[in-house]
Amino acid sequence: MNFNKIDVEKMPKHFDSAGKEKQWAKFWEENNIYAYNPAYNPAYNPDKLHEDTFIVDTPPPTVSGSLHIGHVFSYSHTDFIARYNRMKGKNIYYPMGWDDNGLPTERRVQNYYNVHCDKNAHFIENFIENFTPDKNGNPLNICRQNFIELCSLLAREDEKIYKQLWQRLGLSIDWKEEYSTIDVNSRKIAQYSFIDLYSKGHLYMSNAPIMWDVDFQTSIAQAEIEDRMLAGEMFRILFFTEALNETVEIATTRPELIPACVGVVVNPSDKRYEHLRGKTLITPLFGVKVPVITSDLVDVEKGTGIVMICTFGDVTDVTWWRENNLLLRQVLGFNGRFQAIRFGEKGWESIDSAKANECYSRLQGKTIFSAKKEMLEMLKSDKPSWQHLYALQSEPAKLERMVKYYEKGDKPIEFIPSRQWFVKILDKKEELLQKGEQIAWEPHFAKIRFEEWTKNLAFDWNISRQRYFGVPIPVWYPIDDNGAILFEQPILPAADRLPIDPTIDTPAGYQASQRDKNGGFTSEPDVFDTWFTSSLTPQLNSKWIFDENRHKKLFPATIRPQSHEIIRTWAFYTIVKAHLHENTIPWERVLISGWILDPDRKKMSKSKGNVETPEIWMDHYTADGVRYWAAKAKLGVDTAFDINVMKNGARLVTKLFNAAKFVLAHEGQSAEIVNELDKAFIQELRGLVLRVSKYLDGFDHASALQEAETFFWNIFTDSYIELVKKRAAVENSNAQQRNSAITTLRIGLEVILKLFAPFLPYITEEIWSWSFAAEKNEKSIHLSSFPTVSDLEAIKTPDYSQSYKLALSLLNDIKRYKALNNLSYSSNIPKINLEIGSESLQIYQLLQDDLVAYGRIENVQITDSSSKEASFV
RNA sequence: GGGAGCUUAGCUCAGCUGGUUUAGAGCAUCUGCCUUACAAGCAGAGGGUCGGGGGUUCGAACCCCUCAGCUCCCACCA
Repeated sequence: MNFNKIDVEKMPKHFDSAGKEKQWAKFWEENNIYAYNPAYNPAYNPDKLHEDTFIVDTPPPTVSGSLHIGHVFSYSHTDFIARYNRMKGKNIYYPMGWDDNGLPTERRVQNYYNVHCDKNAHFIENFIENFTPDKNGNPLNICRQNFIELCSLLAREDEKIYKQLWQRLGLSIDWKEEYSTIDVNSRKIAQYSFIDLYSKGHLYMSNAPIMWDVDFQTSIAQAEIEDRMLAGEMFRILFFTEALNETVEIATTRPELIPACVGVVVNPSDKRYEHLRGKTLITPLFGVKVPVITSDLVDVEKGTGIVMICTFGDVTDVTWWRENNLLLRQVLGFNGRFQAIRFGEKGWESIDSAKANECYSRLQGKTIFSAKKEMLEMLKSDKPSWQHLYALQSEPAKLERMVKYYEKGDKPIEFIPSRQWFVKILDKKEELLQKGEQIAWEPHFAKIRFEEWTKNLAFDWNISRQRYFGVPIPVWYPIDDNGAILFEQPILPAADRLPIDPTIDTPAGYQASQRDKNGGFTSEPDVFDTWFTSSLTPQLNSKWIFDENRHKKLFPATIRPQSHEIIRTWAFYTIVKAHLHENTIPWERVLISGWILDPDRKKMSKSKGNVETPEIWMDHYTADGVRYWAAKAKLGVDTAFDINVMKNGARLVTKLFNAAKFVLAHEGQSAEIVNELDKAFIQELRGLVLRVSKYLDGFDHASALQEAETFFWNIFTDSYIELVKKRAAVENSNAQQRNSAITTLRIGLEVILKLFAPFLPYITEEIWSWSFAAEKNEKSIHLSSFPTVSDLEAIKTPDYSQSYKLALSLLNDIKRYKALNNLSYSSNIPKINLEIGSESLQIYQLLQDDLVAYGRIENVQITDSSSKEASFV
């Protein structure tokens, strides 16, 4: 066979990365290069899952503005794995989802369009069509439904931009398998998940103190909490004994909650307060009698060793309140302001109601911040007639303390009793840990994180959110004839009605007119926590009960790539769901990418303002160059952002471009490989293929790339090509030797291209198209098969490793000789001595022509050396 | 307080279950070479007592102990 020769004269001097990236991205999409084929395996056997299918549970990025270089980093890692397995002949299921429901989108919509969601606003028909945002005036009040329309609109726009970036980066996603976490299928599946969990007894509704964000006015799950260090003050407040003649000093950081005080607690071993146990104390200003209880949770060293229990100051308050059946005195409203209450009424008894109400009136309607100021003022300078001392007499002590925040919020979370749906998980720690055992975690420490989180779970999973842009909880409640809502008798829809919106749809057996009427029904107003939906991504892909055949093929998934900070959320909840629904694992393997750190070794994130825009780096260093940078980092390892690595990637792209031009410009014929050096090179190539495959099979893309790169640079371009240059030249009249070299060069290039293809999809596709595409009858390198050693089986024996070693060593001698003598490489060496043992001499003679031609050596003086090493001196 | 990861050349990192490493790569530095694939290149050179200190071993960057520093997760709100 004659090789197709490329015409170098007609080729551009440099690789036009920007133009070629566009061209090939379009080519891949138009030719369905990355499409999942559901009918791929005719002999499909559900009992032998994943024999030829490789299912990626792609992370759906939050659609709320822009992607940063950290996304590029981790999504590239997934793509290397997908591309490698595609070339290994696997049927790749590699979708892309968009996580568009939830708070980030809501907040962005509010700012972007200057609107505000108001439950009382009326619905506007054809709202979007006629809507022009007024960005300067007061926010426009719109109803939930119109608000959701805007959320979807903006999300779609953001998704387009994200998709462009992913395509430019060359992610081999099947864009026919695109979903969003708010689309019809996702709503169906999330709601079915609820129904299934309910029927299996894993759900309960509870009116209990939950973590609440007063700004967003929604409940928050444990996983969404983060701790922040806050400067605070510790006040010492006087409580009074029942006889009103003695005082007890109680330390608190939250004096504004004194009206919510329901008890006082001391450590049972604390001698100082022995006399108070079982007695009653009276709160300052409000004159409320509260019991003194004991608990081991009290630290005798902290504060005064005596703690006031409020409903609710913190999570231990909740514990004490629950364990001791204390009263509920809720002063804080859902909006974070002090709500209306009356002292003297049931549950609010006071020894001086009039004064208590006078004091409280100064707090009512205030936020926590201003109520605290007001309260301190009163404690210092006001006192009821029964108080013989002001309750606050000392200056506060400054302290730094950790306070719980909603991770997206600006004010500390509060504990407020509210009706919420929960998934029971606290009783399933053991089972969940066992599921963790069945999953392969890469790197291994990710599993330890999962286990630590699971062991330390403190709350069941609160899945209710009091928000708008989310999947509605598919529940109605009957209203009895007296107007009471029967929360304990929820009405759930049948699976075939899904998705529903209970605020619009009517439950079976009712008329729409019965909504919110006595004897009728009312709807659950809340939506799901976004994790409730995103914990179902494997099922969103497989369609679950809505397409059972597909579900059998696509569930569980093969890999779940993600980053480590969401092990406790996304990974954890996904494991919870698969366990509770089908008693299985959601995927075989979790792959964790590290973080990108800025040069100060802080995590790069938008809020810290140190994020680099990915497009800029692709403009500068090509998409392949950016991917190269990502590929240099092992899974799980945090990496500093370093443009020098991208620069190096771009350098590799250029080198490939030039080396390929050189190799493919040689005219010649496919021929038997007869030359010793060529055979030795092929054997080296075999070793390379083995090593790269081994690393990629073990999800170590960094080492795989390193191997390929070192080989390409050191063995291929700087050694083999240099040595055979003369022999492969058209001037060489020995056709057998020339064709042997040209054939070997082509094999080398083809194998190397394929090894690089998962990492550098653009440059490898470009080179592939020059002549291999036609020769091999495969239009895309990404559809070609990954090299195996058996492809190179012909050159297996005898062992040529000594030959290549000798060639390399002598080549380096020549280079060093010229470098040390400041000789130009085009200069001739009139005479050189070769010291060589008799064993090597035979091999040398087979290599001599190439070596002598490379070094332009006119005369070699051979000296017998007793040492085994051979060298030019 | 509990858990995890990290500390190797000026910088970014390899070195995985101790012995082809008298410690490697790329970048950066210095020196030489326009060699018709590539100066967006090639070659050569310098540079590290592997965070400190102990120990185990014939042998330790690697295993154990200890100290120090950095990062993250969880707990700690009186």
